[in-house]
Order: sequence, then C-alpha cells, then structure tokens
Amino acid sequence: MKTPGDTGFAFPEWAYKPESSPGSRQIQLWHFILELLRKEEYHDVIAWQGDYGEFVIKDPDEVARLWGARKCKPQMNYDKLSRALRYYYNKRILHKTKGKRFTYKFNFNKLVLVNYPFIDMGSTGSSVPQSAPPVPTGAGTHFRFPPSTPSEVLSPNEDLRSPGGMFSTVARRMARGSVSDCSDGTSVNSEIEEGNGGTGEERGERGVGGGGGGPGGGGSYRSIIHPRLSHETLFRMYGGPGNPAAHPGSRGPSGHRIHQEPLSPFPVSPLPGPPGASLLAPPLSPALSMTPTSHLPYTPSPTLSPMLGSHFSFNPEDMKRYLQAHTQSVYNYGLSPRAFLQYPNIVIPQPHRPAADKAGLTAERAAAAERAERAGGGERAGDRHHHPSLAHSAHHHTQPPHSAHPHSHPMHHPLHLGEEPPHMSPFKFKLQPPPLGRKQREGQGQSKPRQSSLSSGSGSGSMSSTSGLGSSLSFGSDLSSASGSGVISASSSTQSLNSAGLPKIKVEPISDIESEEEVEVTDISDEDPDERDNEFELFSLRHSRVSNHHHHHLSNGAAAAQHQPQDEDLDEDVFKAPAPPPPGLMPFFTSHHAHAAAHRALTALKSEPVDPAEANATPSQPPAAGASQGKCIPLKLRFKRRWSEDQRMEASQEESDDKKVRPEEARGKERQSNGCVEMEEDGAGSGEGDAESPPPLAYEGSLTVPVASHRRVSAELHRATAQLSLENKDC
DNA sequence: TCCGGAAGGG
DNA sequence: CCCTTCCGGA
Repeated sequence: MKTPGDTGFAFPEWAYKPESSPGSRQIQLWHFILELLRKEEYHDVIAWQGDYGEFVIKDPDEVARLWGARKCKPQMNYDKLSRALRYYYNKRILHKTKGKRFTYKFNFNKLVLVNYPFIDMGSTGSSVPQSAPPVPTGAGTHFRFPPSTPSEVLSPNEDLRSPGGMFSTVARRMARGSVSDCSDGTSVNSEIEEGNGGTGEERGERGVGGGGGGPGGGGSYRSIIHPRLSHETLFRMYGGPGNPAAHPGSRGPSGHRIHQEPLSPFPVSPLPGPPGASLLAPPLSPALSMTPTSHLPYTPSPTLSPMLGSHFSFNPEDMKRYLQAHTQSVYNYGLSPRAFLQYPNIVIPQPHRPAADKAGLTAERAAAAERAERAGGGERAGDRHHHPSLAHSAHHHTQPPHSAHPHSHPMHHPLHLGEEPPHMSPFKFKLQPPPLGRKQREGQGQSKPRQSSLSSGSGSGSMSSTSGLGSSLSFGSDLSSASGSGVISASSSTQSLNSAGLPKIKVEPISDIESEEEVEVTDISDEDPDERDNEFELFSLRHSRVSNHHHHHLSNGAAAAQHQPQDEDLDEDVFKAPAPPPPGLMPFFTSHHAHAAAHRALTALKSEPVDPAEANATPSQPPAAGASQGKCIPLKLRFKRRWSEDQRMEASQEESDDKKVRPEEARGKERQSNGCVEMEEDGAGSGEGDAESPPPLAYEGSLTVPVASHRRVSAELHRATAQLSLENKDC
C-alpha cells in the first residue's frame, strides 16, 4: 500500500485506515454537524452564527436526537453529544465559544488536517500528522459550507486536475461511510441522505443557495456528487494511472495512489454565497497525496497541473509556479512556509491592492477561468446570514482587479495557472500577525517590533517571521544540494531563505487574534512551551523517521520538519519561524528550474514586500524560534491547547500541532514524517474575519487571500460537505 | 451549562 | 480512534 515506494513516501498508516476500512468508519460527529449546518432544513436546530466557524445549537435536544439517530444511539442526548464535542477541543477541531450557550466554533484548520491528512503528507511527504495546521482559514468569514459543486469532480477530465483530488477523497469517504441507515431512521439520516442523494433537499438547499449565489452552482453538486464516487474515480484523479511519472523521482506505479485521503478542503471559509467571498484555497491536491511531493502550493492554480496528467508531475514550470505561489502566499500572509507546504492550496488573501494583482492574478485568473469553465456555480448562495460579510471581505481582499469576478464562484479548479507569469504578487503584506509566541516575546521579546509594515496595508504588527527557523535546516541543505535553488528556497521558505538571503517575511501582528474571542485564551499560552516541545518532539520524531525512510527528496521534508517543529509549536513561534521551506517543494523546485520561480518569488518579495534586507534583519529573531527550540524534546504530547491557541495559531499560522493526540499517533505509528509538514497557516480565519466580523482582524488589510484560492477551498469544502452528507449513516 | 476523567464498546 | 456513557466538579 503505501506508496512509499512509489512515491517515496510512506504515508502514515492512519491516513489510510479510515478509508481503508470502509466499514469501520463511521460518520464523525463534526461531519455530522457540518452536514446539519449546511442544510437549511436544520436551520432551526443548528446554524452558523457569529464568526467564522461559529455555530449555535439552537435545539440541543434535537441535534442530539439527530445524532443519535445517525449513530443509532437512541439514548443520545445533548449531554453526551456535548461530551463528544468536547473531545474535539483537544483535537482542536472545535472549541467552545465561551459565554454563548450552545455555541461552538470549528477550527477548520484542524479539520483539514485531521481529515485530510494526506494533504500534509503530501506535502510533507509523508508524515504529517494531523496536527498540521492548516489551512488558512481565514479567508472567509464565516464560512459555511457551501455546497460545492461537484461538477468538477465528476468530470474526469477536469477532475483530474484539481478538485478532483479533493473530491476524490471525499468520495471515498462517502463511499465508506455512507449510507447506511439506521434502523430508526429517524429522520435525520434519511433526511440528510436525501440531501445527498440529491433528492429534494438539495434542491432545497440549492434553492436557497442558489439564490444567492450562484448561479447554479449549487445544483450541480448534488448531482455531481454522487453518493459515492467510485474509488476509481478518485484514483484516477490522483493519478493513479496517469501518472506514473508523477513524480520525479519516483514514480508511481500505478497503484500507488495512495490513498489519499480525504482531504478536505476546507479551509476556510465556507463561504457564503455570493460572491465568493470565500477564499479558499486550493485544494489540495490530490497530487499531494499522491505525490509526495509536496504540497504544492498554492494553487494558484492549479496549476500546476500537476494534476493534469498525473497529478503532480512536476514540471519545472509548474513547480515554479507553484512555488511562486507559495511564496507569495507565504509572504503575503506571513505565513510560514510550512503552512503552505501543507496546504498548498491555500491561498492567501490578497490585499486589496490592485497592483498586486499580479500575483494574485494569476491565480485568480485561473480560477476565474476555471470557474467559467465549470461554471458551476458553486456556491451556494449564501444567503444565510453571515455571508455577506464574506462578500465584503472578498472584495476587499480578494479581488483583484482583473479578476473577473471577484467573487464568483468558488470552484474551480485550478488548473492552470499557467499563466504564469509571475503571479506573484508582489504584494506586500503581511499577514498575520501572529501573536507572538511567548518565546518570541520573551525570548526575543523584545524584539517584536512591530514593524509595520510591510505590507501594504495594514501593517501592523510586526512579526516576522522569518526566518528563523532554522533556517533552516534542512532546507538549506536541500537547496544547496539541489541547486541553486537557494533562491527558491528563500522564497518559499521564509527563513530558510535566509541563507539565500532571502527575504523574510514579516508579519504583522495583528491585532490579535483574539479579538475574536477574547479569548479565551485559554490557556494555552503558558503551556505552550511545553507544547511546543512536544510538538517539536513530534517533529523530531518525524524527522528521524523521515530520514530513515526516504530521504528522497523528502529529505526536504525532514529538514523541514526540523524546522518546523520549532515552528510548530508554537504558537507564536510558528509564526515566527515560518517554516522552513517545504520540503517537497523545494526540492522539486530546485531541481528543476525552480530558479526561475524562485527568482520571481524572490523578486517579488523583495521588491515588494519586505526588503530582503529587512527581512534579514528580521530574521534575527528567528533564531529564537528556530534554533532555540530544538527539536527534541520530550514528548509530551498532550497539551491542551485550546481554542485560544487555535486562534492564535490560526491567526498566526497554526502550526501545529496537535495535541495530545497526535503525538501519540505519531509515535505509534510512525509516520514518517518528514516533512514537515505541518503547517501553519494563517490565521486566516481570523483575518478574515475582518471582513465580516467585527472583530477584525488585522488581517483585512493585510491579507487577503486570493480569491481564487479561497474559492477553491470553499469549493472543496462544499464538496466535502456534500460528501459528508452522503456519508451518513452507517450504523 | 460546561468541563474533563474514566471506563468501555465497536 | 471515536465516541458513548457516567459522573463529579465548577
């Protein structure tokens, strides 16, 4: 199974498992919740409310009943259900919105990871654990899941490319879970299912959605999605076949495919309807999964075509693009590279700036194009409450000038990007501000300057991430070896770049994440240290594994891992040190022509964003993060981070970690980990929030995500959602 | 109401 | 692993 051979990576087993064992898998509570949230019918029972992933259980008993029905647990009640939800706290999938009754908030980043680990894997190469953080969330504002349109998925051709990947994963899931009914059947299942099925419900939703949004998009999804896609399909997408070549180094034999998993896409926001506000990122690609490659980045498009034929193959060009994209994004966001790595898809929000377009453009364009093609329309209309905000946000950020539609649909696949040009944008922005980590603070604390600046707009905070990390570590090495990629690396990674002299990114601090919540802060912070350590450990572990396993390009991963680890942890740190470059990318990149890309990136960066010099300067901090940490540390594993952390993370990038759980897994299983993986992300969520929400985050100004990406993401989400629906039941 | 430990099931 | 069930505590 694994693919390692093929790809070279090995995936963690866990990744497979779920899917693999169809029978076993049951619907998960969060899936279910999401499912309910996406249906209008249940609006009275549970609905999105508040910011980003926030939702309120309006009728706890009913929700419990529905859940019980789905799981065939007639005795279910809110108390029990809530206990289950509480378990998600540790996983960071969810957290409680304090002060609001029955109100919880999803941490999409985590979800992604969790669900779609492979993503990481891909990027990482393998290992990644769930923890990885993911995606940016931010994008949208609230999100909802929109229905996605499946259309994309369906079609083979297209599918291949992009979405497919996701889709596939989804499909898989669906397949697995799907359907069973419980005896009782309370309605829930059936209802839900129906939705899937496309029965009426969808329409209903669609209708709803449709209204809003999009044009039609919604509809399709249902149909599209079928309840289950065949696996084959999925595979195809990924590549099985196709791409043998997939990756460079390895090939994948046909079979390989890996499993991918599901991924999901979600990242971000689900956005509402309309305009697409969401941003999302790109999906992950299947490719990732397949290949070890890595993540690719952003997707700007899809570009990368990887998908195309194979999934990822990496063409140099593609790579470049992708890298660029990454870079951009990274920079833009301030995210750590890692994040990108993992979530290539993610897009960054763009700032409003017109000028910027470039970078964004491409992506968007692509997106647009795709959309057009697909037309699906994905999104739902959004309607619902919040969405509007999204729209706003979208506008702000996203839209690039050129892009045709700003909002439009999310869907899409990316594909192409070919355009290539440099997409990069030169934006400058900053991204997130992560809250600083303690370390930084303390450690460097002083430093923190907030620079302001860089970026465009906002500016605020400071951060920088950059560098730091260890810069790399491995990264560097890789690069070096690779080739001159130094440059590239730089771009991509943040810090790593340093060596190259790259730029670093600065991030601003935003206001804080907290704004939202206030945080609850639960705590974490204090803990962080430990956690971090833990994380590190994880990483370390991974590393080691990685190293053992493959080095292949993975090495990168490994390297990355190292880096990351540090990053990861942290909350703050994360930010700080962005991550090392993604391994996968780099390598590829390097080998090929990355240079060009790199250059672009660099240039872009340099030019706009930060100056390298500055960057460099900034970097100084990094050390703290990176170096300091080291990797090793004992594992502890658990921590409880909670929401607040998450927020931070998100905001900052998340990175990481996972909590307790993960660590164990990691160890146990072994994942390889290499790569680094984890990612961080940004806080998109919060950032996004701004659009909508009040709270705003600093992000607004700063980040923006490319719409396209977001859309994608959203699209993915939709899909995912759809899939979820499908899943239902099994009791 | 919410939280989380503990035990247990599939 | 992912809850489900029970339960004491805040």
